[in-house]
Amino acid sequence: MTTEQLNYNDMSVKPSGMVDHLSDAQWAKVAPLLTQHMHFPPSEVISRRGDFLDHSLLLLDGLIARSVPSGQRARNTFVALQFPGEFVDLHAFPLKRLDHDVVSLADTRVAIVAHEPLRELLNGDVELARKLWLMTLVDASIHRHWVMRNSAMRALARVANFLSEFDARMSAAFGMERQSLPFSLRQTDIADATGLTSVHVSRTLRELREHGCCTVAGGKLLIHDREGLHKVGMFEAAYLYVPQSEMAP
Amino acid sequence: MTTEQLNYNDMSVKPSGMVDHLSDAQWAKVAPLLTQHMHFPPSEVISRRGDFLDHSLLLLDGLIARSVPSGQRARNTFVALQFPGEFVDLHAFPLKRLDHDVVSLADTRVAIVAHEPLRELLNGDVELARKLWLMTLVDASIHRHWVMRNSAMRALARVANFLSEFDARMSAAFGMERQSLPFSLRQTDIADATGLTSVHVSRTLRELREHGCCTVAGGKLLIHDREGLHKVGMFEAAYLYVPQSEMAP
DNA sequence: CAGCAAATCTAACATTTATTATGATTTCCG
DNA sequence: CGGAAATCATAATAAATGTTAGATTTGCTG
Repeated sequence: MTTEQLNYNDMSVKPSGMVDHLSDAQWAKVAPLLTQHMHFPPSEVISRRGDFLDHSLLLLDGLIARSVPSGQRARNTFVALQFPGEFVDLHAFPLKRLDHDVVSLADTRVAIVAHEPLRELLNGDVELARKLWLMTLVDASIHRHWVMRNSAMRALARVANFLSEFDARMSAAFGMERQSLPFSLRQTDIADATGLTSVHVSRTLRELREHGCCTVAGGKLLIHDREGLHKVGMFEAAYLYVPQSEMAP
Repeated sequence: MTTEQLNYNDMSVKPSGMVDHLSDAQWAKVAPLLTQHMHFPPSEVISRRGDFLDHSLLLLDGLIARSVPSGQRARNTFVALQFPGEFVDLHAFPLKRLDHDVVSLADTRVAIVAHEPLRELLNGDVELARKLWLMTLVDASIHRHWVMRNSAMRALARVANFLSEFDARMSAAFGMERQSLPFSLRQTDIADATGLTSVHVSRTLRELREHGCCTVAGGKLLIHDREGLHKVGMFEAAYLYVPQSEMAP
């Protein structure tokens, strides 16, 4: 873990991604709070379940999982993933106590937002407060989709849907769709996110490969047939509430 | 469905339950917005996925499910239940568009909160706004628990955990623990909430009965051994963020 | 109270997924 | 570059859960 007091690191440019729900003017108010950055290698526990937080994180780069101890299996369950341009644990601002671990799944950079100055800022800007509220509610919408996916979809559709979501959120973070995406998840991570075993994930990825949908290999996700992948995974992106500006030409 | 313009119906007494996160003074500000009530018989669709809402509901009595079309099976998946004293779809205030149906699962009474006056109220009361934000985040915490439960717990533990949650939230609504609870869910509803088939739910309930944990029958949930039920379901209530005042003597 | 519809229970069987084990690959690090 | 440790692939087997279908009970309505 590395900490930097970055004055030179310029946050004046709004990152792509979920944070794009904010207008430029709103971003200009938030950016000055983000002077301190941190860096984590993969598989580092950034915050722990039960912690009382006086700050939240904005993910700049990399990938983060929110993880809870699993019901019966030895491993963990991921209850959420966060992509660049998203707040990781903004819910800790009203809620204080964390109900899950926060874990890096790649080389990860975050900006820290202390709650105290954030409170001051939001006290004076009702609109901005409502936007941040909204952003935590998008997380909740995604939670609901995960409940449905892991409760009611079979392995093949489940993994296809998961990878479709990964693609869509990465696309939002990049500001464009890509045919090849950086993919730092191991098969055990996909297992933790989908509620399957890693053995079954392996089988399922092979199937998707053979269907000609996509290939996961060498730290990359290759999308061969996005439409086919969406079809197999019954994927519809509405629940992600991706901001408009994002996908504009 | 029945609508009532109730001036006489007195909302000055704060209901027990989640809404108890509000102080008495805060409740006194919210209550005047709740003049209109509605009543629904069981299995009525109150709001539809995709709807743009200009109001939210506070559940006064009964039980409500938030439901989405299921991945592959013919039936639906419940992504949340709401108990008396909880807001049903307060997230529609910032989010506007609904991503799930809202369905009654019992004889249900709700109070309507129009968004427009709510906005006015919250613009002038930052603390109250933050409390309502918090209440939507408790929902999100429960979503995360549902992801874990339906992804990583076996049927027996899953149903035990579900019933434990039902008991805990009903207790919050009543302001006390009970040995016998009104239980309007059918086995198919339990199936929709846990991601199992109703046949398997039937088997599982029998097991819980034989374990001496609890019995579901005749519209009642009988808790024979709460501690045992919690143990089988690995239930810990922290994720519910039940307000303190609730469980006081 | 009869009669109907819905809900529940049960059993036999099918399918999906988990478990265990082993070897092949890849990645990481000295 | 080489060796240890992850990671991934695959197969055989076991366990959990789904599916189908019919019998039974419950609850409601006339």
